[in-house]
Parts: sequence; C-alpha cells; structure tokens
Amino acid sequence: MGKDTKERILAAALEIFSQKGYEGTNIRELSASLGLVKSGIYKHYESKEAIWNALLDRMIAYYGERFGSPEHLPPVPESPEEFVAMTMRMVNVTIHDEQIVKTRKVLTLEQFRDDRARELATKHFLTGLTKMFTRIFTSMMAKGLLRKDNPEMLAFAYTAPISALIHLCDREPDKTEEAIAQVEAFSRHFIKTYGV
Amino acid sequence: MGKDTKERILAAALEIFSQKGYEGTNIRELSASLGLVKSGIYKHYESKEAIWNALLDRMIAYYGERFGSPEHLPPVPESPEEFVAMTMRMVNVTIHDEQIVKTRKVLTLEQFRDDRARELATKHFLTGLTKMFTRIFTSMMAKGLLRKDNPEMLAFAYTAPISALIHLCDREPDKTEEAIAQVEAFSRHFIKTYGV
DNA sequence: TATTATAGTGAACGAAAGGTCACTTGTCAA
DNA sequence: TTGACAAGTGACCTTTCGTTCACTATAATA
Repeated sequence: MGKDTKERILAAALEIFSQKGYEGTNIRELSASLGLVKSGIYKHYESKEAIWNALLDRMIAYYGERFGSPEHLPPVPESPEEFVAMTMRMVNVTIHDEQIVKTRKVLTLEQFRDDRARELATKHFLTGLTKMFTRIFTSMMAKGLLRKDNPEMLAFAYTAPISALIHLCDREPDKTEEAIAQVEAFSRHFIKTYGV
Repeated sequence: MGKDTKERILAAALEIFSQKGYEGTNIRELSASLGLVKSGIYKHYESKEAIWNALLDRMIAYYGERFGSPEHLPPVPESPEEFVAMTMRMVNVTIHDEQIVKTRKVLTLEQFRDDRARELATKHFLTGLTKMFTRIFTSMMAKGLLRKDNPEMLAFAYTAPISALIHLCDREPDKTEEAIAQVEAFSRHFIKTYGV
C-alpha cells in the first residue's frame, strides 16, 4: 500500500500547519487530506507532537542541504545586470517554490512556541541570507564590482529589505507582482549605490 | 466591582494571544489570569471570537492614533548624529514597549488567519515605517542633509533592515542587546552612505 | 427601603480534540 | 500455501474546549 505514507503525512502536515498553525490543526483533517481515517496516522507517528518534530527535523535537514553549505552558492555575478538577474532568480524560486513558502509560514507561526522553530526562523529570515551574501559581496569586492566596504553590513542591508518583500508575498499573495517589481527596483538601486 | 473588566480582558487576551496565538488560547486560562472563573468572561464578551475582534479593533485604533497621523512625526534631525539618535530612540521604544511588542507578536501569529490582522501586519512591518521615513527623508533632502535620491526607496532601504532586527528581538529576546548595537551600526553606515 | 441592573459563580452541556484498541486487509517471505 | 507483519479501519475512551444557565452578591437608582 502507501509505502511512503510517512513522507506523505509530513507533506500534508506541512501544508496544513502552514495554513492553520500547529494548534489550529487536528489530526482528523490531516488524515482525511490523505484519504485515511485518523487512527491510521498513529501507525506511522505516535502523536501529533511526533509529527511536528519529524517535520521540523526534515525542515532543518532540508535547510542544511540546500542553503547550509557554501558549495550551493550561485556563481558570483560578473556585472550589475548579472547581479540583478541572480537576485531575481533567487527571489522567484523562494517565492514560488511551494515547499519553501510553506516552510516559511510554519516557522512564522511557530517561532514563539518551539525553540527549534525559533532558531530555524532566524536562519531563514535573517542570518542565512546575510551569510550567503557576505560571501558573494566579498567576491564582488575582490573583483572590483562593488565598492570596498564591510561586506557583512552590505549583505544585511541588501537581504533584509528583500526578505521583507518575501514576507509580504507570503502574507498577501495578491501583491506578489508588485513586490517582485520592488525587489528589482531595490536591487538596481543598491548596485547603483554600492557598485564601483 | 471591576468596572474596567472589559478593558482588562482585552489586555489579558493580548498577553496570552501574543504568546500562544488565538487557537492555542483557552478561555479558562484567560479568565484565570484575571482572577475570574471562565463563565465570567461571557458577561463582557459573547464569545472568544468577539474578544479577538474587539482586540483587533483596539489594535487598529491604537495604530491609527499613534502612527497613522503625520503630526506624530518626530522632529526632523539636523545632523547625522541626531538622525542616529532619533532612530535609536524609536527602536528602543518599539522594542521595550510591552504593548507594542505583544501587538507585533499577535499580528505575526494571526496574519494568515484573519484579514484585518493581515492588513495591520503589513502596516506595522512594512508600509507604515516606509511612509514615515519617506516624509523624514524628504525633509532631510530638502535641508541638504541627505543626498538627493528617491526618498521612498531610501525609506524602504532604511526601515526594512531595522524592522528585521526588531523581529529578531521579538523572536529571541536574548539577542536584544546585540540587535540594538546592530541597528546603531546600520544607522551610521546608512547615513555615511547617503549623507551629503 | 425596595428595586433593579450588573458582575461574578459553579455546575453542566455538547462538540471536538488527541489517543487507544481489537480487528480486518493486503503483501511478501518462508 | 501459509504465517507473519505492516497498513488501515471503526468504535470507543478521556480530556478539554467554548458556551449556557440558574443562581448569588453587589451597588446604584427610584
């Protein structure tokens, strides 16, 4: 039968938790969305909390794989246009990849309740982006594409506004187009300001 | 007896909702925190949802009073040092005023569930700050304190990173000191970059 | 003082929650 | 073919939830 039910449960949990939060979700609904009856879930996870913890495990692992290691850095841009293009590619992925969107929403909703969610939220929303762009900006400064400055500060100044617009898209999907345009405008403004 | 019980209920609701969210809160606990028995609440509000709506009414009204009108603008700074000082004053208030902190947390937790919370969240986290600093930067440009540039873009570029650090303080209060230092460093960097 | 509206109590209710368990079904190895 | 085990079912349990209601205490009003 469903051999991958355990994985499917996590996917369904991510879907529902990201909409209603952990407390707002009940297992009957979760099971039903998989075509099971609620007691079926307990063959795979011993409790609602166990599902939550497994989901967090997966989110943490996924983050580590995808964003944690330096080798997943995008190629360092060679021109202002490439810099803007790279930014837009990254933003488009992060805004349209359902898995990532749901992960951000869950972390937003559970950051005050669960310590691991708290920690991962800070990585997703702040420090992860800053670290990533610190590396990129360091390279760009070495290549003479960016004015010499504190790369960490620039990374923070660049990623935080973009992160705010990503959050806006999560909150108000209707404004996605507008937000993407604003990201692009901001990116151009940034590279005009700090580019050499 | 407690003539202001209705107000006290809203205060208690803000406290608990901001920690556990709407779904995670139960009326027994809410009543108990006021020294009442649960049924006492229903003499003042007809349902849990009514409490939520009244709380949102108050948050919306409070936001309008405090941040909505242009007359509450801080005096436009006359020097880079004053600009940094003004920023630090505002950030310290918004980070340490319990009412404001709890309001941000509630909006964070309920932004995907309630349309009014969604709208107010966007104001609190993004557009409100941008509008406010657009005015300030316009004046500063007129005074020759800031390089001529798109004031709205600068306002966005300035407030979004600060907003991210405020969120960090909400999420991880232990990092407050560090975050405040980072706000100050960012503020100085900003005024050095864009100041004339 | 008698009356009446208001605030608060405590027991109870139905619904929904998370979870258990004896049971059936389907799959595959021995 | 059979035995064993994992996957799924449906009835049921306990707890907790939001809410109701008959009642009491209080304090202001007529």
